[in-house]
Amino acid sequence: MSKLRPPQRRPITLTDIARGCGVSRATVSLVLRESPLVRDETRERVKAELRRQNYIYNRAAANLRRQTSSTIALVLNDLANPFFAEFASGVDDHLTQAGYVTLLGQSNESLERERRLTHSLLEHAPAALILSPVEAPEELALLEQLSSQLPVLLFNREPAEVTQRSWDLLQFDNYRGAYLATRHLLAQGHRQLAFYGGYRHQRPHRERLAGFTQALQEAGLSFDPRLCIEFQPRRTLASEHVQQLFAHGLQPTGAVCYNDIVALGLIGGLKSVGRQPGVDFALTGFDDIYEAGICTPALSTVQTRPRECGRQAAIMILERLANPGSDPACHVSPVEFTIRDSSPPPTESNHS
Amino acid sequence: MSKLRPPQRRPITLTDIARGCGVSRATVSLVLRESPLVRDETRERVKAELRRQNYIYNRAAANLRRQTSSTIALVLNDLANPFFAEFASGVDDHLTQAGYVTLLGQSNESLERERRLTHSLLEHAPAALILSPVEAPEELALLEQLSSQLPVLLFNREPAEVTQRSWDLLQFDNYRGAYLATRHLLAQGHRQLAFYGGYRHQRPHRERLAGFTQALQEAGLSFDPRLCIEFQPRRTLASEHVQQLFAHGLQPTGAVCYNDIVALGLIGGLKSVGRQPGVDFALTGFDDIYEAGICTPALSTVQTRPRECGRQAAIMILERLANPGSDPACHVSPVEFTIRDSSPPPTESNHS
DNA sequence: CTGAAAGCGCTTACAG
DNA sequence: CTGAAAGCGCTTACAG
Repeated sequence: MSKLRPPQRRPITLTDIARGCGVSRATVSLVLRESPLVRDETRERVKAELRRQNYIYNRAAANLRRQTSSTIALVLNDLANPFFAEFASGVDDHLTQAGYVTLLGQSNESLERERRLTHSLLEHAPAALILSPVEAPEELALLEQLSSQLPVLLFNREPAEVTQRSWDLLQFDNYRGAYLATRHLLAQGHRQLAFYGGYRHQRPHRERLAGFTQALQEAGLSFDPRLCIEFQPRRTLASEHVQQLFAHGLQPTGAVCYNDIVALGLIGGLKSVGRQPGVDFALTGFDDIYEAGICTPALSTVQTRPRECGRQAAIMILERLANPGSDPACHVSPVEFTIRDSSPPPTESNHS
Repeated sequence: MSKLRPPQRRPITLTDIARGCGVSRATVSLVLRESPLVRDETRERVKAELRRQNYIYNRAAANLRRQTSSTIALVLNDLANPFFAEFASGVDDHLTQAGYVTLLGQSNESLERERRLTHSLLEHAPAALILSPVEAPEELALLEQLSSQLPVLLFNREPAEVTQRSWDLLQFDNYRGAYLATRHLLAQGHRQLAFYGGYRHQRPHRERLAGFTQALQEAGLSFDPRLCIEFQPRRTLASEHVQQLFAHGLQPTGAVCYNDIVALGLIGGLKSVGRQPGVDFALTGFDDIYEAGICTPALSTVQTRPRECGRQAAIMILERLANPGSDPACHVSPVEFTIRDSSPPPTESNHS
């Protein structure tokens, strides 16, 4: 068999071009950077030689010399999740347009992977990091370390309690999302509602809970803390905590769930306690992941427009690079509520 | 307002570490690279200093000096498409594991964007390029140029006619996929089937068409070239070409579509000619994109497992880097056919 | 307007 | 076992 690939030839450098048209490397560099210092005739000769030799600029070398960077690192939980994929697509589109290249990484919800990954990405000297952090208590320490090394934009989640942020933050209008979801259920006539999933020490949880209680209050209802069921927002845990909804002799007829994953877990779990989701129990989600639209019953949920959010993230991080000294930014992305008719009115249950 | 961010301090370099513990830069470098040349006591002193100063290795500088690369470029049509997102996820997982970082880019089905993007990515000196090329005749020239600069792995599509490939190729078992789809429709009793969408000059099209005709032949049927309708595989075009199915007085009762997008377009278009997809017209897709499972009627289609495919792509490209001189590889990813009950038996139509 | 020289952060023969 | 020196491909004052 013949070897088709040409021997991996040494890449063409500035020196080759300079030699090729009898000028110095400095002059070629000036031509590349469109400097007005070079005479027209010389510029054309150099440009012709660049084309002739099929020159490729070595931006890594240039970045090293100039102490600049043309890459931005993007670390997400899981690219196969359409929510993050759309976000990544928006980020990358905008960064490309601005002349940056995206360094990609997936943490798969593992703090250890996130740690290794960010470390490995930092070795490539990105100008900044866009990170959707893992939910773990130790996350905070990692974040503080990272944000001391380069500008960091946090997307979607902020771990634990922070007083003095040193990173930018892009999150959804959690308050309004939960408020809208709660109003939806209240409009169906529900009087006894739970807030299901997540931990109160997380900022998004607190904000969603605030929207929930506000809607209750406006409806003349008071918030019963026993109906705020806290657990890590995972699908299996959401199934397993279903009994707590009906503990203390309480009979909620619906739940505002922390997010879609939790709602989907709850849909599964309700059956085990003899409830039929969408028939005698109403619930809402948050995120509008694909599954929310296609599960049975379909899930009414809060829509987050991840792609636009990605563009926004890119805009924010470029802003930060242009303006390194300014105060940490916190952008709240708007949300909408999508009704999918999975929220039945309350049934005077035969469970009581 | 106080400026919280500490002044963007100069990154720590080898020189700082060397100075910090009274050795030369060379020694620090040797420690970093786990060389056995360094005395244990010295190694520990250096390691402590590395930790103390929170040193971050500058891999770009090292790559420059060593003439190596630790990045691989990945260019896809659209990351928001779950098919590509899952593929990207598989690629990135495996590359990360192997110590590489993924440089990401989206061509959005535009040759011009693909050209600009690959050029910009090459400036970052990736070790190789994984590319899902745009469908355009001029693509071939770009590809030949790219593959003369670095190892290229083509995913999913190969443009036009090529005799001597200089890139690796990863594609699906197009022949078998189309064969299975056709057999499915034949088993329902269809005798007059069309092959719908794509261009015959594309390799995947030819292979799928071959699977189609093979299945027909095995069923004792002959292929009617008038029922091979060619057009660029886009949703709108698939809607618009629907009349051609019934031209020449032909009355096909089903169609094997080039891919899911085409099938979805056809589902839309059939209504305009008084046919009801899934009722009096049967069709199959190729790819198993999300929409195929949730559209109405649900689409029976060929499943491609994009995530596993992504891992395979990463494996192939690392193989290529380890073995630059070997002949171009061509890997065919297996497929399965997913029946979703959208393929009615033929109705003796009242159209004839 | 052009060239010689120094330097970005690293690595790697080569002396000692 | 450790250090001085050269060099990866680029940029940028500084002379001329």
